Amino acid sequence: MIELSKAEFEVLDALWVNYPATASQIIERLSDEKQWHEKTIKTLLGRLVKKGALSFEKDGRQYIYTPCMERAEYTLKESQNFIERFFSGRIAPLVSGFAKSEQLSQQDINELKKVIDEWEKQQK
Amino acid sequence: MIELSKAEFEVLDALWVNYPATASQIIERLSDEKQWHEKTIKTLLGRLVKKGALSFEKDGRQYIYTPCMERAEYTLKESQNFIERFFSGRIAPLVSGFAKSEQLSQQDINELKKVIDEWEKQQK
DNA sequence: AATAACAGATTACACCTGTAATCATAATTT
DNA sequence: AAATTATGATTACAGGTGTAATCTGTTATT
Repeated sequence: MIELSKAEFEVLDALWVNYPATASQIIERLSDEKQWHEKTIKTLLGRLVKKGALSFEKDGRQYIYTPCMERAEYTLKESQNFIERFFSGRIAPLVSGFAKSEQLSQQDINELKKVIDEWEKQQK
Repeated sequence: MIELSKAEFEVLDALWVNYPATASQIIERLSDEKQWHEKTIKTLLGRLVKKGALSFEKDGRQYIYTPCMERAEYTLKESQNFIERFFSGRIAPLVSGFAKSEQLSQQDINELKKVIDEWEKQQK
């Protein structure tokens, strides 16, 4: 699995919002949430390319970046990894921990039920 | 939140199995799963103390370590953090990602239903 | 044409991490 | 008593990370 740092992920996440995109577009998107210097973001873009998380095409002087994987694919792998490390690979204990500490809202519950329903339909 | 590295967490996890415990007990427990040198584990214990994740009492020449928090407490915080970073704080999308990629077993579903049931009882 | 502005590339640098080795000291063994 | 062993403390060292600054070359402006 490609290992991304927190900061790298946030840059990639800004690209997932809409791609392909240039560095300046990504910098623009991040300017609201982050106090990162433009140079910082460019460094991170370079590292993402080096790690194989992004590819780019040249357009004159600029690069136009595209993610090498989908967000859902990446977050799924991270989730599996996380759940493996902290909960021996089982998902219910994570949800249970949230429930016990009152972190679940009615909306969360409804959404979870829906996921379960769909899973069961899928199994016919 | 106290930030622990992967290796630090694994040492702490070995302590959570049963505590308080000495360094050599922890080393013993980890010897099955990990090929870590004794010195490595002691370094990690030192870092855990420095980060405030462990405390210790002296017993002659040895230290007897105790975690400063419970496992459930730590994993809950890590989970919240994780879900915030990757799923904007909502838990269902994580579970949904698992479902869509066929990562859920009937057992997982049963456990999840149970968690939901209990949550609903709790709300009366 | 000279200069300023902007692109990516390279370099910087302190702190974190993984993974120990060495040091100082006390206890145990010979 | 001397030597070995075991404990924690200190030091090591390369690679990753956050956070840029500087360099180099091109395009746009004056």
